Amino acid sequence: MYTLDRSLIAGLPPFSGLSRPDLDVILEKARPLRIAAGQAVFEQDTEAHSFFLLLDGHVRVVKTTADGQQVIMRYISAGQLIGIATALGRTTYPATAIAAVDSLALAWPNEAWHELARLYPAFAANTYKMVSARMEEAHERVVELATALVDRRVAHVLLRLIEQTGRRTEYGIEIGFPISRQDIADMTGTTLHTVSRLLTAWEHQGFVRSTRKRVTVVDGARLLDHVGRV
Amino acid sequence: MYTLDRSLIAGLPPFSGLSRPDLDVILEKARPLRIAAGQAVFEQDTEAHSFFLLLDGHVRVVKTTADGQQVIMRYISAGQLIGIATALGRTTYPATAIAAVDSLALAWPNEAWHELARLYPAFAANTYKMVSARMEEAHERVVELATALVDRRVAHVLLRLIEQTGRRTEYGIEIGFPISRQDIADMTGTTLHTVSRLLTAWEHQGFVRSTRKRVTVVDGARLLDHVGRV
DNA sequence: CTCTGACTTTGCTGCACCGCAAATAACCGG
DNA sequence: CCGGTTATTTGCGGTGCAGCAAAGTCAGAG
Repeated sequence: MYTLDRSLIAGLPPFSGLSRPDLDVILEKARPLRIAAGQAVFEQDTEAHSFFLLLDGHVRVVKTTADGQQVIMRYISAGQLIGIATALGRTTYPATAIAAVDSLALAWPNEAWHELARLYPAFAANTYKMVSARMEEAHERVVELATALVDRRVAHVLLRLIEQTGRRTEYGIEIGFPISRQDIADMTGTTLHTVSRLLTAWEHQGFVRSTRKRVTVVDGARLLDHVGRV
Repeated sequence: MYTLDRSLIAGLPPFSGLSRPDLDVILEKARPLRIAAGQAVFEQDTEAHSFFLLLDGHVRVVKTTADGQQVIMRYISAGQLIGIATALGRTTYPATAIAAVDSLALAWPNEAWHELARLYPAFAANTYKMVSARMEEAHERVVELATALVDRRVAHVLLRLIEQTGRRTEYGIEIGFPISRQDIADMTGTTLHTVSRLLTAWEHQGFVRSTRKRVTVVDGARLLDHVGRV
């Protein structure tokens, strides 16, 4: 077993503005959950029974279409809520969440949502602020998918990922979790073949470096400039 | 001058669950606003000074990219809020709103937002429910843009528009406001040429009818089936 | 250490769709 | 009713990118 570090959790965005006693009450209702890499936290179109706070690791949220095509909606990092279907007035999860690495989360039963939102308005407000931010992101993605060519979309995804999860390394900034060419393709509406071709071309030009499931951005500014020509 | 029909307004989604006296207080703070067809309600990246409730007409919400490409994010019909930048924690409008026909709206000064949200939790809740719904729509659009071919995207837009604004006519259901080929292209990430070709092809097959700025869906089911093959 | 399965690279072919151009066609103000 | 503007149609060539196929590479299990 282990004990949760409440002082770390208190600093996470969903709990900003909450008092320490209030936080304790909230955490009391949650149970810790370990998710092995590749395991699902929840699955698309199944009954939403819980919502989650990711404490450690990385989770990808994937939508699958009727004909089996996959689109990665987002990567969730530590400190973010996922599976808040109830807060959005849904009864089922709109997507599947899969751990990209071994991860740790807190899980609240769904019924806890309304109670917490009522008792702690700051918690509800933080959540809706996050929903607003995600809506804006989705809108920007719509614009990009509707107007930008593949190379630009892939470049922007790489830059967004290093901004959110990047780790400094010897050669540049590396994306903070394993990600395949197929994953990048599923984020940008293209194929793994095209992503592979782009990455090798960019590697020749010195913008990125990559190995199996690892991508490092060497020179983000020049990469941006390269795809930025109108 | 004219007087607002409060009993009609009381039935609109943003005010669901509010008492009549409460509604009167809320409406007290708004001023009516006429917008001529083609006129902007607000413009992208300008200071958000007000939020609006559309009472009559149709407004299109457009994002313009740095290199001048346009994407229509949505059409707003009577009864819906627009320009709620403040509620989303923004200080500027993320898009431009343009009246597709002569329209009528109510405008609240931005400062009213926080007051109303505090005094009337039902109003705030209704708004956040709507934001959630729009986020989901945006997600579905991302999936479609990332996976579906142009004909399917255009067909789905037509069907969505007749569902939201359709009027029965002699031949089928007509989209409830003037919309050009270019507009449809800007909603689906294609060009007016491609939209034109699709519409004429579908007209030959008896799925739709169209004239300048008017589109009628004759047989939505067969149109769906036509583009639905995997 | 080796085998096996997962991931990646790379060439080739085809096509969906864009971009340009130019000809109608419909509406609108005077 | 007419001239000018705006919207639509249609042809043609080019291309970005998908799809298929096959070889190469790496990681981890046993």
